[in-house]
Amino acid sequence: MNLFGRKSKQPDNQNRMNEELGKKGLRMTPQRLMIIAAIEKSDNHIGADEIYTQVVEKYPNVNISTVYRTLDVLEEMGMVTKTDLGGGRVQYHPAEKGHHHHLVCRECGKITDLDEAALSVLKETLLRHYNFVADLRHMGIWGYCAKCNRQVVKEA
Amino acid sequence: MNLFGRKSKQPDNQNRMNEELGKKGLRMTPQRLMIIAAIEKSDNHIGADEIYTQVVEKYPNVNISTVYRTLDVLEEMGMVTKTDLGGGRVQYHPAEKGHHHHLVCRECGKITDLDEAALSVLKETLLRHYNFVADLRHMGIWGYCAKCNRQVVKEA
DNA sequence: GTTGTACCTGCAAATTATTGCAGTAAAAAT
DNA sequence: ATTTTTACTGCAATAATTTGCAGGTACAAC
Repeated sequence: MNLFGRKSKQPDNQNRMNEELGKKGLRMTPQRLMIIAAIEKSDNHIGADEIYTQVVEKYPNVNISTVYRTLDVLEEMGMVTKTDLGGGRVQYHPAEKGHHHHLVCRECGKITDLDEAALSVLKETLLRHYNFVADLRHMGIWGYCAKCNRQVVKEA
Repeated sequence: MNLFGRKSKQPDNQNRMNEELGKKGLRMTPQRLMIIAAIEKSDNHIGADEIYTQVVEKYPNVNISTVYRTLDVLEEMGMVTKTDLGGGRVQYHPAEKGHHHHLVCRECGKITDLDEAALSVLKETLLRHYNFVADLRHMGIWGYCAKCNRQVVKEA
């Protein structure tokens, strides 16, 4: 199947994605294309279920397990990040749309956004001391916000 | 039901736990007692399933949902930490047995231990700049170990 | 173009974790 | 002691995610 029509019709993203996949012997498929599109379209975070819902609208045959499998592939490729922000569903985010983090309050669930820079020191340290390339592009850090702040974690 | 026999028979941990529970209007029950014991007994990490298996041996009536609910209570009280170290099951760890962290390699699954101090700077920063009390007692940080290090995360 | 290999997907089943509900029991109030 | 309130648990149902398998398809080698 020709996924892109004539040449030069595909956006840059798909081009790059296509190459990345090729490098690893993986293929671009209609399913993957549509799943990627759904993630890209969401400006912010999106859950597996929402992706599935969107894709199914146009291509009712796709299975939810394909969505999960694709998300795994994309995460392994570094194209999307996967973050637990509470609410029972893991959230996905396009990696090239900026790196940022979230402080999640265990008590009230409030989510505060955090700039990427906050974790760059840690990333540096881990790299220098442990030779470990930490994937700190999109973290959910749990704890207690100013309002709910309790003494539970005082000994940490 | 008398959970402890005569006075002064219970270990300090249970004593403290009992008080902590009381403070919040919660109760110490046989189920909770046994679940706590299972966690304490494990020197390292333990999963919900293992806890359940251990408890069921002596008290076949307990239900796995009670285990999960108890773990939630204990986590909220700050008595245990909950960490995803891969392998499909979340791991629990007694909080008072020392705080530490783990670098988890996405590629080979290798887990490198990390001292608590590595994250204390971050904790300080979050507290000072955001008034957020981050629970950084037992983190699983994902990425690539020296051996598997790839270029995927280079732009992070 | 046939063959071989590796990948991809839908389906169903299995795993892990959570939630609603109803019955029971403990603690507090009367 | 009785009533009232609140908490706890087992059970069953649900939700989120993963895995095994079998059929299908792309791609390279011959």
